[in-house]
Amino acid sequence: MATIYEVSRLAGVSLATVSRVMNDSARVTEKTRQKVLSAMAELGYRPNSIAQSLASNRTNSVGILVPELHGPFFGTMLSGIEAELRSAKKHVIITVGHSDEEKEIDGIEFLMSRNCDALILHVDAVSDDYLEGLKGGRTPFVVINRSIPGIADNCINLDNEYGGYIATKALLERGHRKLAYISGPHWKTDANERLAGHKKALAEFGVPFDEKLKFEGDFHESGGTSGMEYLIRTGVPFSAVVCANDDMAAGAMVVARESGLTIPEDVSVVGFDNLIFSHFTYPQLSTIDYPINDMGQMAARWILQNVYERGGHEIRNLFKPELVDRASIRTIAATAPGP
Amino acid sequence: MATIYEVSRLAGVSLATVSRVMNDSARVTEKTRQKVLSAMAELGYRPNSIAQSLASNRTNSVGILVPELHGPFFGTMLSGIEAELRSAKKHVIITVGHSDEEKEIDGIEFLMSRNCDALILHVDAVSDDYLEGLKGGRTPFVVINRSIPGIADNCINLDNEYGGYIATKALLERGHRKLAYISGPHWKTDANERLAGHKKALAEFGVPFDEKLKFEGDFHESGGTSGMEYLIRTGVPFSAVVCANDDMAAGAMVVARESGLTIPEDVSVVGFDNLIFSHFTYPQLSTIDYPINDMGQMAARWILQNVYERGGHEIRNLFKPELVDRASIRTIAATAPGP
DNA sequence: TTGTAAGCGTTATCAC
DNA sequence: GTGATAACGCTTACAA
Repeated sequence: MATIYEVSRLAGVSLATVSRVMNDSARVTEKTRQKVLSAMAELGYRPNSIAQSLASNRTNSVGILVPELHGPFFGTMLSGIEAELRSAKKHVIITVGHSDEEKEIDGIEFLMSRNCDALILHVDAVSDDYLEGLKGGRTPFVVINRSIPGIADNCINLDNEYGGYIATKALLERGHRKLAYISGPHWKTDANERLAGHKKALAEFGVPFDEKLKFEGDFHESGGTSGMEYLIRTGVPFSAVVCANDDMAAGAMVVARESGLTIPEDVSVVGFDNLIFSHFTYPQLSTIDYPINDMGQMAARWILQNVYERGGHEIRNLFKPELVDRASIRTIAATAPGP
Repeated sequence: MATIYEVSRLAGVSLATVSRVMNDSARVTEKTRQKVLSAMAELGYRPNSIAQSLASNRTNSVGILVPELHGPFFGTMLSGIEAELRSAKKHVIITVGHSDEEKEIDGIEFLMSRNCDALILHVDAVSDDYLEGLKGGRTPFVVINRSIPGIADNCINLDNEYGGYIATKALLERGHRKLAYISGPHWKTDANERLAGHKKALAEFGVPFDEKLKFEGDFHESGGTSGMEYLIRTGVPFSAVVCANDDMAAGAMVVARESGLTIPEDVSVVGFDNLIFSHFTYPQLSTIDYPINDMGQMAARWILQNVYERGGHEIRNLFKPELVDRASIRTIAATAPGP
């Protein structure tokens, strides 16, 4: 590999000048500029990014921490991030935290030890305090999917409560009055926010919240299957179930069907996330769209702006989800509410 | 940040000795070793990985190129890779190629300009020749999902033909004789291999291949919907359709149902990939399992072994897929073959 | 076993 | 505008 030194010799200029034309960091005569450029071309010169990093204290890399990689959700998020960053010649380093506090911290430290210029964190186990403390460090970061009071500017979040609210409201407006709820784990903020939205909609329609119709799932398919089994076994009647995410909705649908219930005639279902597969279910799932690609893109823009000084974009910290109404909600005649 | 120099001063030893205890690169007295260690601890010393890279000519990073990020398939692959590499303290840089030759090459060059120690490539647009040429370069790499004669050792592949074969055979053995086939794009090797397997099974059962019952899809949902629409419109009778991947199978199922066909009574369906959502369809999709997580892991091991000299694992270049039989295949009584 | 010193390939601060 | 030259923080012969 040719080095900057060889280029400078061939072009008959100094190292400094070569560096200048590479980085447009100072004025250079068009003539010497051309000399340098053609010397580079002749040698097939490629700057060594490691040496650049060492000298400039910039790695042009941003570290990403996600809970997992195998579902469609985080892939979509990464997609939004990568596209935005790549076009700015930055690259993306990926690590997974498995929703485990120790692993998340380990991942963050790993990324920092790699000298990432910035971090994008989708963490759920680590505490707000830890994250607020991180802000004091030398590595800038943005948190996706959480709103932390002390560092609100660093957070890109979805209005989960609103999502839970419109999911439930969609059912209420179609005449449902006996609503079950399969929640995410209560130690996760977003799970609680969605549940809060559910309760809010219920209250607005004067429908009491029945603790017996609530099941705490795990945000995975298994949470949905367990949840539906629980609801059926319990015997408290319900005409609809809102699931705190699509994975659980899918699991719940399978169990409902196996139990002889047809959807949406016997039980309506609404999910949350609008995962790529949610229109492959039968019936196609009505759900809340989570614009995770856009949010990933926004996180990337935050970094481009705040870390690499590439401005021009407006940063939005809170995204509003929307109802995607497909075929899993039945309308109950207003005159005959609930089964 | 403390540097190695400060550590050496505090410990009262030379730079070289500090470096030695960091890397276990040579014998050091237990006593001086402890001095160094406690000096490190006292200063909260963290080695600068960039400086290490520059000096050692190793970045401890491996570049990954995938066609896309938003589905579940590549996420699962990344999951296998990341887990394996991370435990060896290597990190993963991700880029996407969009199945476009120019973008794929651009991605590869981008990763190489980042001085990755090795590459894992899931490319479909780039030619075999290009890849064979790459082998001459200074960056080792492994190709997933292709078997290239000149560089067979660098390839981790699935036996696609066998997969196509067992998919079709499963139908044949259950009495189906009129089989439709929704293929992947013919410019993709794996698509053709799967189709070849299909034809092989057909031949084995003495069933002629009917070109009119074949549709060339795009490996996406839309390919499945177009394919099923085509098959229905054409009017050539068929009792089953094998789809070259699950996305298309899902699309085909939706269209079939909308057209009043029930699955598997009117038409049996088999997919390929065993994506995470394939048991969320209704009926649950029978499909061919693609062990992409394992293959990703194997690619990572290849690199650990061939690039980082961390041996111990046996490298397998060819994986055999298996049938996952769920509920989308109907058995036709032997005495009354085909509708 | 430990130390010395020469790189690694850039960027950046000065002078000129 | 251009050129010396000192960092950047580490690894690694080679000596001792």
